[in-house]
Amino acid sequence: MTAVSSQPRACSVARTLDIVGEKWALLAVREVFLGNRTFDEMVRRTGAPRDTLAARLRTLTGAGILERRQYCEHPARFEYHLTAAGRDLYPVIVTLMRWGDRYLAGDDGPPLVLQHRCGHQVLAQVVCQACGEPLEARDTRALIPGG
Amino acid sequence: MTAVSSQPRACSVARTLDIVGEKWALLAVREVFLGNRTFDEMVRRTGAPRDTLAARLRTLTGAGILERRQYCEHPARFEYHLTAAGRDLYPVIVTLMRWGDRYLAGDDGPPLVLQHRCGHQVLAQVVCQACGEPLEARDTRALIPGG
DNA sequence: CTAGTAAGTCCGGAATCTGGACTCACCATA
DNA sequence: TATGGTGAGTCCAGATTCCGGACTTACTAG
Repeated sequence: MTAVSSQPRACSVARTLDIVGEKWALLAVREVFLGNRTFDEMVRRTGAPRDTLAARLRTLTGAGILERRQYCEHPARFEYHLTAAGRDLYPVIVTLMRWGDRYLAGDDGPPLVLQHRCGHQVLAQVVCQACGEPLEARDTRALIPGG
Repeated sequence: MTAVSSQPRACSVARTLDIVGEKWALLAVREVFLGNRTFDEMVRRTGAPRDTLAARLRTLTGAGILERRQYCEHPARFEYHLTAAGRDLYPVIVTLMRWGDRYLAGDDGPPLVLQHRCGHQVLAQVVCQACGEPLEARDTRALIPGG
């Protein structure tokens, strides 16, 4: 069988977006990063329809990104916490944020600034872990393992 | 006026996702990064419905992320190219890819590997541009400018 | 003359998203 | 004791999007 080559590409970007690319999903995760862990708080901060947010939180907990913890029995109250996998989404969120800061911020500048413990404003930079150089598309080449 | 605080958060992540967070948008951008610039090629590689892809390409060119260039007059043929803003989405794509490689790759490992010109496999790492330390959520603090 | 490619558009049905109302359980306050 | 508020959802009907597939137009290759 010669390769069909017309199959959609198997790709980690696509797989990741299947989980995290639905509307409101990453904004829910953003809120948890910012410390807003309860359902109602997330509704307020994101503006997502309650229905949709509930569905996203189910997907995200199902995918092992968030964990739903009960912190009060009567009445039942829950908090969402990041798992290790969820914390590893931080790079995705800060790179999205940086792009928006650069290309979509108005005259007022970015609406939210992160401060690093080093004292400076966080400017997320993506580097090659091996050599430490900033990553740019033109410096990379795609290989298909076993292809 | 005491803050209403119930407005959805003004946020660069949200703004960016408004453009780039629709289904198939980032996969179209991924294909352009991989050198597949024509409409039909993108349809084949992403698996997106032609209709939807056409809409996304309009959004992306409208947002200044892609540029539509005619490379043949008769018959009319077009290629999509990244603008500077589009190239700056590379960090978003490689961080998504890295997350997927880590959490969603099967036994076969990642379906696509990027090689850096330094010779190593690209492992995207996000660092604080100021101090060079790898970025983690717990090392950062959110501030609302003028808030 | 038939096939194939490129770049879409058009269509009707399916799936999702949306805002708003509603529920249930509890607490506070007057 | 009635009123209102919070938290965590669910339910619904209507609007919007998404989907696959067929179709179009303009050309080239055999």
